[in-house]
Amino acid sequence: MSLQDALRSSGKRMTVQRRLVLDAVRQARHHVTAEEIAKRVRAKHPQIDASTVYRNLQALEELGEVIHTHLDDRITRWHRADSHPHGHLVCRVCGGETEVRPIALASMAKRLHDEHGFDADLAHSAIVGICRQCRVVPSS
Amino acid sequence: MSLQDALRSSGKRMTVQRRLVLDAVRQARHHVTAEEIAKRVRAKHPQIDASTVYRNLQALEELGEVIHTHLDDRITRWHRADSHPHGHLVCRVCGGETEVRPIALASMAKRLHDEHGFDADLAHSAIVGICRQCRVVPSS
DNA sequence: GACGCTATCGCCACAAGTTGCGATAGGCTC
DNA sequence: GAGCCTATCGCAACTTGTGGCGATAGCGTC
Repeated sequence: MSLQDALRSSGKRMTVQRRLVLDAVRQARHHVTAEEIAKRVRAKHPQIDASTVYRNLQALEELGEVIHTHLDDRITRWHRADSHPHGHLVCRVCGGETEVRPIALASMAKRLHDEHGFDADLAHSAIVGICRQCRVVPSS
Repeated sequence: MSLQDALRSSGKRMTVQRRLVLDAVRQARHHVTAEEIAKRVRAKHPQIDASTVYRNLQALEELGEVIHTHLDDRITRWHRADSHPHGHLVCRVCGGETEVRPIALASMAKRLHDEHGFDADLAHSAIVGICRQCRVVPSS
């Protein structure tokens, strides 16, 4: 379904602001915060409010154009929906971030599906833990 | 290590406020929000500030007395550290919440450990997805 | 191109949580 | 128990994000 069709069938409209937010997310190489998107958008249209950016990110997610994920801080990250899917490992000690292929998460997803009938989206929130480098050395 | 020892070895102090926050978390049956803890604490000592509650929850987590988890809203939940560990499944459609035994998550944890040397804490953040009831019925 | 319906906008206030700062008070020593 | 060091406190400002409201502007129809 094209963006035009998605807009029409959901009763949404394409505004200047929405276009700018979508372009900003698409142009970003990796995950970006709403604040970074707002900054880009305001570079050309300084009067656009932060709430407009937040609402448009939500709307674009409903349209299937962008996706948000949570790392371990309180800040939501956004990326284009057509980028390759992946999970995140975040170390609670050093804050380091590693991407993992979805296949590494599939065994648990299958088990949750089989035991609970639950379709897990393991890319939505980062998996928090302790990375190899930060693990405490035994004894000493 | 006792609480006294933990306090001493980390250079922390036991204040009236810290005691009240700890008691409030311990008395709570399940996960509670910082706001709920603040409410309990203020019942007897109304002048205690919210920031004091937040800072004490952090301090008590460093001491190993309490633990925080994230469900899919922006609100952090706290519980005593010695309660039985478990993960959470949260449905992004209906918001329903299911507890899962850690064993159901172990296969993925093992794989992440073997492939990435990463010790995952799968109880820290809820696993978001779609529950059995909310899954879209095929065709219709 | 004008008209009307209503989605969306900018603005403001609020919610959850964090941070800086001067004042207070644990807890160690004497 | 007094004195000292500094962790912690209460307060206020700030951050990230949400929600209400009157004004504006897509977009479908004529």
